[in-house]
Amino acid sequence: MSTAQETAGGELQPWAEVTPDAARRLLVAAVEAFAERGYHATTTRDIAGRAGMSPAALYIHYKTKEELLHRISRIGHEKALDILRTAGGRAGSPAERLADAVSSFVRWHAGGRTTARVVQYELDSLGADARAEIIALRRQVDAEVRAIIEDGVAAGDFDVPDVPGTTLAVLSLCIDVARWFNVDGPRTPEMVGDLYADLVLRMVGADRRKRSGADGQK
Amino acid sequence: MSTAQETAGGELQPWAEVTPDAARRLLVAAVEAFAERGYHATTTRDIAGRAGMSPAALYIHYKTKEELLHRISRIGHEKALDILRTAGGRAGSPAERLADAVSSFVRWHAGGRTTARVVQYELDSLGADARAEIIALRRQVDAEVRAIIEDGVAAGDFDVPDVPGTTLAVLSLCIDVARWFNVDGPRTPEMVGDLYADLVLRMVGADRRKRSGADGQK
DNA sequence: CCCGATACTGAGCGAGCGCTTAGCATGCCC
DNA sequence: GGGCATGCTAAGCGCTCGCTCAGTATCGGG
Repeated sequence: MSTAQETAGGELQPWAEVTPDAARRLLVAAVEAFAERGYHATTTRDIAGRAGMSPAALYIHYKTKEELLHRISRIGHEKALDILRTAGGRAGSPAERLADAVSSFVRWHAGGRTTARVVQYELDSLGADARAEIIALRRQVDAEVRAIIEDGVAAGDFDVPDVPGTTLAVLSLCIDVARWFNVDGPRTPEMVGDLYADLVLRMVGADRRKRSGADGQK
Repeated sequence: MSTAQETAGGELQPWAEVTPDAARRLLVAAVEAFAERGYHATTTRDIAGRAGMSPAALYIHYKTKEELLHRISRIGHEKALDILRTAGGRAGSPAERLADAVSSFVRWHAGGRTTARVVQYELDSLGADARAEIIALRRQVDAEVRAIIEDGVAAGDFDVPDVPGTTLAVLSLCIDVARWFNVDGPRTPEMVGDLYADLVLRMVGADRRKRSGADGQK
């Protein structure tokens, strides 16, 4: 009970950077509550209660309820961007890099569905300034995926008539995993990641031989 | 001002079945408000105000705020199902029917983004009974798309290793259009519909000749 | 010309919201 | 061991929420 390595939902904690301990517990509680009920339907009393504290304790570590959402959203987007950059920057053919990027991005959305849901679907609840900051991060996410697709087109490996549109569709497909993925369902995050990597390679017209060789990593 | 054929957002009104007139005005106002701010962040005073009425007027036509969301969600899902059934039931090859279904489904999500947003993303705000009813409608939507894909596999036109997973991905891709589509953006609903029909045919492995012949309808 | 039904409004109730404040325990420096 | 940040709680403020209710304007039927 003292070492909180997992949430009640059972997912790994990427919140180690949040200190002190009480601030992290509040933030993790907020992620769970926002994911379950949505930002506006979550009360500060609920967040504090999940963290085992009184409602007033929240305001020692955060100025407002919105600051909690802002922090969650920024850290989450930075993590998502990091995942894509790592995959996109690795050696290998464009098809391998795209498959790697998609499968790890999808695994993050499925496995950390609680976090991903808040990050991807509560953006509108932020105020104008915070939203602008997050939108800038999203543009970097988009650029990362587009760069891989453009590499594949330039190398002649992909057949993509509309690169911006296809980039949008690929990201949309991955992000929406956070909406429908069910931890108790029949699919593991790894299975969805592999399935989606294959579907995306088909979308960009990577030929069959390249495709079957690219989705073999863990 | 008396004949309300369009909302403030400019989309066509599929709400003709809602009577009397005051009840429809309230429902249209609720759709706009829910789409802009979300269900929980919308107040009954806001809905009534948009419809040009006092807060109390809402409760003459609807028992609760939730009943409004329920009605919107049911009518919306029935419309979405109707679109898919029409496309899926037409004559033609599986590839043509799938392209037709996807492009019209996507056009509905993009063009009627206001409505589609509420229908697809406010499901969790419904109570248990209402949610169960809507989920049953969603299963019918899923079955409709899966049937077309199974037809294509049976006919040897499609190459789909995981039919349920691919069905899920195709629907997810279409539904998420309601989240990102921007009326002021560079793409019309028709353009997105055509792009997505092509991408989905690639996902199911319809061969190139069939693909280029299937997305030529309006 | 009055009647009841219908559609609506103005005022406001009880509840719960985000957030504040006064005060209490703890631990560290001197 | 006294002084004082630090981190927390109990209580509650001001406000807005979903919703209610008594009262009013309108109108078709007898």
